[in-house]
Amino acid sequence: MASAPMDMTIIQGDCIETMAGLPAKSVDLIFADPPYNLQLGGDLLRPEGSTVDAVDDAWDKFDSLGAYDQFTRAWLTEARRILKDDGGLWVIGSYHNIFRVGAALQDAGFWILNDIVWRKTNPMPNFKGTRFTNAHETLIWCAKSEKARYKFNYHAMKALNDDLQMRSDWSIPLCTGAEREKVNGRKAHPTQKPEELLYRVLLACSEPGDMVLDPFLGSGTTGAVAKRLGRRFIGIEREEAYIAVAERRIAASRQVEMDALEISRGRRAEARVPFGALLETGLITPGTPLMDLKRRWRAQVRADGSIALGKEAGSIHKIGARAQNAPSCNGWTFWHTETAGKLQPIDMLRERYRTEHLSA
Amino acid sequence: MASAPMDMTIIQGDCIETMAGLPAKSVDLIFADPPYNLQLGGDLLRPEGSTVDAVDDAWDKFDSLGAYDQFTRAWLTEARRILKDDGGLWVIGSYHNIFRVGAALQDAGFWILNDIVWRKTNPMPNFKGTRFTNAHETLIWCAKSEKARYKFNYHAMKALNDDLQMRSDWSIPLCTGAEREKVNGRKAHPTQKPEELLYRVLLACSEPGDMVLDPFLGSGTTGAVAKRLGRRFIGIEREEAYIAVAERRIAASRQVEMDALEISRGRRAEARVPFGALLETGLITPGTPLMDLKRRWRAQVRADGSIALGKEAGSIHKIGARAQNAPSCNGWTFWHTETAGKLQPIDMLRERYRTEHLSA
DNA sequence: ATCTTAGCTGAATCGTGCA
DNA sequence: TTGCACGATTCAGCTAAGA
Repeated sequence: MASAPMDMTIIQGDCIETMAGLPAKSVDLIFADPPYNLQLGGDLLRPEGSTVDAVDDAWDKFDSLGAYDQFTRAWLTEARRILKDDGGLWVIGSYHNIFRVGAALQDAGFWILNDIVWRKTNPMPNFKGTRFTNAHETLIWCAKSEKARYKFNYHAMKALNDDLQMRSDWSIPLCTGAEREKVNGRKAHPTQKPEELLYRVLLACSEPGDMVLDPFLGSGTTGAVAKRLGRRFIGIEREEAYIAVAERRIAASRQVEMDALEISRGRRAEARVPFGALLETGLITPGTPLMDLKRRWRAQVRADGSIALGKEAGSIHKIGARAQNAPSCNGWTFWHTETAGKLQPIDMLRERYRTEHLSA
Repeated sequence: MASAPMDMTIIQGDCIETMAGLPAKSVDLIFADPPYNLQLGGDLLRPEGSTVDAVDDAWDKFDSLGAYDQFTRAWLTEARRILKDDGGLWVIGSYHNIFRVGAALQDAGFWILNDIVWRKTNPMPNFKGTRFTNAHETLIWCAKSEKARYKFNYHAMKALNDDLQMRSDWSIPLCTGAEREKVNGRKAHPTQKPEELLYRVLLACSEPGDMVLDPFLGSGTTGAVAKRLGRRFIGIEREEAYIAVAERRIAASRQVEMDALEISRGRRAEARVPFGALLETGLITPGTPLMDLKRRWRAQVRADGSIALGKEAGSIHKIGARAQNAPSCNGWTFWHTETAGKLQPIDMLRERYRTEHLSA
């Protein structure tokens, strides 16, 4: 129950102006669900405030696309400014707008990491039978630049998917039933996103305590899931009516207990153990023979933690690579010791070292 | 240059120049598989040490995003000119290029009708564990303009999908095995598309006798399927080696009787539900204790869908097996939640997930 | 002949930390 | 900034060889 009210902020206002007031490099993750209906002339204002004015069809369409692009570039510019260098940006859209958004964020220097398909299990049919049932929406996940580092909880995603790598297509139902926010019995927001979708995004690309921003808050799904997962949150929304819904909803959301927020981390997060530490603690002794699983090569442990194979000596990794004539090798899993005729990877010894010497 | 029947033509040359020589409004359907501009780095190694056979061909290299955009605008301009007013344009791509292509074709006046996701049933994994498995490609289907009429064989698509409307996500395997064109035992083209994909496109958006154009012919999949379905065809390809493959392939393709259409793939088996989906939907919450029927073991659910038993964490199946010291375990029936003193297998929650979220 | 298993491969923007 | 050592990391389907 760590999340204090101060960690969950909703700001009423225009998303571009509001983001302009936030400090640079202060946000870990941005999830954006921008408007995509290009025909809503009233929704699309030129930066100087004038309304898009239709002249004839062709001109109007060009002008609408251009105005939408300008709007997209403007909010992406602010998003980029307030995003930390290792932060992530997610945008969701449909074929009406996602190609323009994707091109604009590439132009702005963002580096696409994946496009994700939200495959709706229960989409609305195409009633007229004139096209394919539009059964998905597209999300783009990107880092701040080509070389930028970014957060990705690979093992948590794998755990969430029954120990198979999480794919770029996600089958998730539409937000319906009890989860759908209602006002006077009618849906409170036309495009409320399912919490399952945001749960996956936030679990994949942020950690507890991170600052998450949603510049197009709407009914507040991102805020509700951020609170549930112990993330800090800022939501920006222009419409007072939506803010009322989101505030009520986020207030009702409950953070899960902190120790349940633990996720699978994988070996990269574990303390590094030099092979030599096994010798220093007597878990392995100089002179011990090492061999690969098929006993094709046989090396010998030396007192300084190097191993010798024929005339060559070096680290468990280097000699493993040399033996196979491979560019690299994980010596921990390649080399084995033999006990009573059974082979055991030296990684088991590293495991023992960690529990016996590093646990406390 | 031309292959057997007069209406199957392959032209060697640059696609823009060649299209410029074709008459205006002469083509019913264009299927384009342009270079993706992948921008790959160095070699990529699989975990076991082998190297991924990457697309490193010169034809996929562009100096900049701007150069790629210019190329895209140029071929789209010619495509637009030679397309009949009620013709259709399909383009396939990945996140590397598809957003630029989509924006460019909207700018050129094309009207997007659907974006289609080719969901690969057997994609290459992400070997380094750095991103989501890139498991799909995207196709854009558009008409010549907003008001243009276009061809769509709605009932053929519905029949192909067990009398359900064809959706915008198509599950189709990669082109492998006997279908994959080989030269000297090696793949003839790095990006050969599966015939199932083109079959669906051509069946949906053209009729027998229509003129189909593929400006980036490659190994000739579009031509082979066009012939099979009794469509006329023009393919354009720059590389002589690919033309040789495509000519041989198209020559071997046989037109089918139109009533002998390939049977549609049945609906997939009952959807697999990852344990993590229960968390995403709130059917179970992080921190919930799980126990076996005899309450001998007690584990705790974590936010990523793994469960923790003592110091160990992993999938419901793995931890169930570990607890009993068994080689395997069905976690769905082994683990239970407790409500008012009564134990209930988590399989009941999976059942609820299926009825509440996957039924429609 | 039939079953099992090892091996290979597919449009891929595929690492981190310290000296 | 660059260089180098450490050592993390894979799914489905087909094919050919072995049992």
